[in-house]
Amino acid sequence: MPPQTSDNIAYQPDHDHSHCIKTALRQAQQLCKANGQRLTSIRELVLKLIWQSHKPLGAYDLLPAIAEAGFNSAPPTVYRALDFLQEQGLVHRLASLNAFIGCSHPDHFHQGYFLICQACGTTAELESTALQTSIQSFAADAGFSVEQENIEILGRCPNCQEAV
Amino acid sequence: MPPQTSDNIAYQPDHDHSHCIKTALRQAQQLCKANGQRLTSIRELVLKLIWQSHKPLGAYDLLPAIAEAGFNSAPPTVYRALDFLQEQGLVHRLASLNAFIGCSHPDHFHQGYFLICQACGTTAELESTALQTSIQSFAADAGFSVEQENIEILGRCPNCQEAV
DNA sequence: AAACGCAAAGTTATAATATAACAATTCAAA
DNA sequence: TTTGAATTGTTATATTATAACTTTGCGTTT
Repeated sequence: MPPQTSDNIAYQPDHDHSHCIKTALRQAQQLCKANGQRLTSIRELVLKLIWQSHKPLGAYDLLPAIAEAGFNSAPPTVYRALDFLQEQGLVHRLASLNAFIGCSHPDHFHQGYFLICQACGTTAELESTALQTSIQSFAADAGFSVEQENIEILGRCPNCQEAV
Repeated sequence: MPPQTSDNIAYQPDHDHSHCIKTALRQAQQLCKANGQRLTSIRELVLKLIWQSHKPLGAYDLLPAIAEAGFNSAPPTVYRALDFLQEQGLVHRLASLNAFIGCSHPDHFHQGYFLICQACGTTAELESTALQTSIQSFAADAGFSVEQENIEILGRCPNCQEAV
């Protein structure tokens, strides 16, 4: 099995994903506590559901599981939880997919750069100071001051290139 | 008046925008002719409407003007025209805004990199080989092969920084 | 422990964006 | 001038997201 890093783990089909989820939930609890925010049961459930997939999930994909868990499952329920989780930096929204994915590095503020596989849907969030620098200088050349970066790259992940 | 380039012209409030529109329509006609595609009157109208704004427009924003011009103005009409124009590389869709903008460089295939001002809405499409290289190497490091880049940077344009 | 106040969740309705499916029309080529 | 394919018209509906108001639950203050 190839080495796993936080950057390529999404591409390792046989990694221990229950471990990913547990880690994400533990980090979320710590982070919310530190920030005086309440990770309520709905919010925690939504975060868990999102983490159970390496593919981004739409808001409406989550509703059945929320209903099954005994919560109200009208759209505002899930959108509120998602809004909260985004504010805390625990999930990201992918505009090109209208979908959400768990943040891989919730411990610090950052811009997520996303690699979205059009074959299998698997999406990896990576950080890159080189790319960030490049974007900043690109914007600076135009006299533009950056507040938010929406970087979504679509193509084929390592696994799905082989499978052609 | 500062110098105008195709890259910063969107930020020049007093440029001759009717000239931009005319140029865009002429280019579109040539390009469609060259590719054996039909720039029908609806398609041309939609392109013109989009070019009349330096801010991205939603599909539904276009419907009233389409109705006024005497065409059927149900959603499929405008989405079909937009799909065609996107296929021809004449307009781009901005996923983070659910909106469309005229392509500044329709004469050749390229990835558009967008600077979206959150204050005034003005959006500039720029090209950058440096940024493209940076993105390619970012993806390559992850073993990912790029098919499409969705690069939308939000912040403040030069005009709106001054106006704080 | 009781009362208060606010954040969170429940609920109903609807807005905003986008597409499916089929019919009618138009255009260009044979 | 027929014919076939592309385009447009039309109706209906899917998908994504939010508004607005009510009720509940939780932590704090008394």
